[in-house]
Amino acid sequence: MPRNSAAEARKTREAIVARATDVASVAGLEGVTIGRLASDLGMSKAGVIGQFGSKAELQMAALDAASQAFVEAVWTPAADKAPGLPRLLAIGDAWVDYVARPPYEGGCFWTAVSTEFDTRGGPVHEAVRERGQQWRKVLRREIASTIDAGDLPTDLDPDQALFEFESIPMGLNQSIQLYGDTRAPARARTALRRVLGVET
Amino acid sequence: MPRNSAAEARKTREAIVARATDVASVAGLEGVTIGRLASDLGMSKAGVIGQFGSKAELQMAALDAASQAFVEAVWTPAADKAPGLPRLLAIGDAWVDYVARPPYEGGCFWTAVSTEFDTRGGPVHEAVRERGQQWRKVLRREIASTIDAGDLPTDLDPDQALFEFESIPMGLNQSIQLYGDTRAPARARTALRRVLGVET
DNA sequence: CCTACCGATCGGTAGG
DNA sequence: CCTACCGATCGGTAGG
Repeated sequence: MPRNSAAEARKTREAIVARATDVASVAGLEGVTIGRLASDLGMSKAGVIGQFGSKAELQMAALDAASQAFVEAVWTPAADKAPGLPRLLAIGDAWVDYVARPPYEGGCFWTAVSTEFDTRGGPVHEAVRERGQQWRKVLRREIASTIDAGDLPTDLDPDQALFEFESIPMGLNQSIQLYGDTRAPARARTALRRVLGVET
Repeated sequence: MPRNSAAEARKTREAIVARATDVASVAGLEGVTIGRLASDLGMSKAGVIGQFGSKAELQMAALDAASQAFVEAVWTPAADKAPGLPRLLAIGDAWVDYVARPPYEGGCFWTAVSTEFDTRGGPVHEAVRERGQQWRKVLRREIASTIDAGDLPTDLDPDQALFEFESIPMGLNQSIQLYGDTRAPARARTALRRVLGVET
């Protein structure tokens, strides 16, 4: 039984998850080890794992937290905009900002984790896949309603645009993290507009 | 001293490296463990690590092998083509084929390893970065000479085109490996042509 | 949330 | 390229 109150336990849990997302952005979700979190946080291993039960549950909690932070940073600000091109570009630009100035040590959490788990089985793989597909559906809907609004070329294929749109933040993350290319964010913004067939 | 001849030692080394690249495509280069390779290959751990000296050297050897295989699959066939658009499109299409039907269990080795090591220090990070930059230079040169040949719109910015061109195989790998999207290769081919401003 | 502990596996080495 | 071994760390548990 914990000696701390429920409120203190929740704060501890949040600190563990915050550290886990940071470590995962650098070393991947498999690189998040209970011993390392314990050492980083000045806790015992039993204290770290106690609230989660298993490493897989801790990984899921980190994935949940990072997904929520992503949506808040990229989708929530755009939700205020009018549906159509203004909202779609707001999403794209916020996404570029998020990848260019990520809240984690190792850059975009999602890029790190989605490539890490793309070909592995198990519950974390399924969770990553589901989160990604949810986001894809959101983007697909925004692109389709932008076409409906008459804001995009009528011959634009929404699935083709979605494929290209999604690829850009991945290329951006590599340009920044691997090559340190400071001009990449501007190129990504230009690329998003080219994909949509709108003027820069 | 090994009991085997030099030729046998070389064959053993090749088998170790081949298994290592396969494992790395799924579990990353850190997921390549000496014990697992030994078990997969029916060898002792000392036998696996003996020819390399350290895990980092084994990782480097796997990286070298995968880089060589990539160049042979993507660049070598295109080298026969005329410089300009035919060669550039041959590179792009071979790249799409390579990502769509990769010779490794876990899909594109490069995508897995470059995101794994993008924000870590150390010799493997440096090697990944150098290999990537070499390939970028090759692509940059092909794009520039295609513009010089008059095969592309004169207002095309080669660095912008390079950024977009490179992003596509990354998006393709995710669409295939994470989402199992069988229409993604065709979309990637279309995207490469759109990036270059040529008709489909 | 701690101490103390478990079996398994990690990278690597000595010696043949 | 093998056996036998090293200290360190892994995820996790018992008991408080």
